[in-house]
Amino acid sequence: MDAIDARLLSALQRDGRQTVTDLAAAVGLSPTPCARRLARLEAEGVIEGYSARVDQARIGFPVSVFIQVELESQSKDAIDTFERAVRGFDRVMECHLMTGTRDILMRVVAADLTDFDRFLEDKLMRVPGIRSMRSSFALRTMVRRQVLPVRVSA
Amino acid sequence: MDAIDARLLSALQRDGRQTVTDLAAAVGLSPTPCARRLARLEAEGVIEGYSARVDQARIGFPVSVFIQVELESQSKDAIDTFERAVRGFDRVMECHLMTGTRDILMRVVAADLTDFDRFLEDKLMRVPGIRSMRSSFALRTMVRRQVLPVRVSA
DNA sequence: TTTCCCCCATGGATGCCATCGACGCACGGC
DNA sequence: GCCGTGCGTCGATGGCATCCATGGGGGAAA
Repeated sequence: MDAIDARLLSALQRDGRQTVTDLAAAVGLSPTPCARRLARLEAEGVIEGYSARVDQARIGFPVSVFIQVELESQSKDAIDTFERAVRGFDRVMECHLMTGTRDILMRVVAADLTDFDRFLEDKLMRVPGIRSMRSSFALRTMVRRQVLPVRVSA
Repeated sequence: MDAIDARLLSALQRDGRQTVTDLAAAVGLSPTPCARRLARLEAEGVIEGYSARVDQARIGFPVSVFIQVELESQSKDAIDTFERAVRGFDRVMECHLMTGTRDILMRVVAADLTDFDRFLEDKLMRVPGIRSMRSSFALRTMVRRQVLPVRVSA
């Protein structure tokens, strides 16, 4: 993981469909060693994959809601049960186990308030072991960054 | 935006580097109309771009922190000032203006607690207009979904 | 029902590009 | 001074995107 790898990863986060030829020019290598590095980063799992970025609002989900969930118990069982349930909800885009008393933070997408309410009542509130919940709506997204800063560790 | 577009978007969110040939097979079209649809979705902005997914931990940022920030004023000026500052911080991966009294929620990445503390002291706490802040650490990410559910609107 | 239009499938030509193998070279460690 | 590592270059090959043209089918409107 050197400076060239860092440039490679930055370039690929900005545009994941660049050809090896273009990438090579962007990072200052010739195509062959650039392809070698790329293959290595993929094989090592540093690059997990490639995705299209889709405009959430344009496909019917203009609303992002953050939900803080407190479980009745912090036991492994309780957390596992919750985790399994949440994996089955395709609107849950991310879900984190957090420090502090409010144990869980997740982001779900919704079409509108009614749609979100339906999700809450039909899905989330039926998961056992929830002590309390609190929802906040994202009115506007100020920043959404695709490119992680890359630290050069070697 | 029909069922074929929906399948196309799902497939591309799972793997953004699929060839048009493979995509066509996946959605049940021949390559030519598949490429046409793809070009249309890109031109219309439904597809915003393509990214490599990089393992955050492997490039030196194993820690995600969610910070709730309350501003002293909710005026447009205050928010603009904050937004401009935050755009300049490359560790801020997302930042949302929220409903409720805690106005802002953001996710920042960090190498470790010391590194995060440095970010707080040197960067975030120097932004004017902040009334209060509260940080929570993500101990573990239970779910991170790449693929938005796609609603068929026509 | 008929007509029209939109969208599809097919096929061919072209040119770019990824991939692989091989070879030589420079740099740094031992 | 030797050796390993990583880069550059070259050439060959195959796959694929991209464009073109043509033909067919099904749904909507007249």
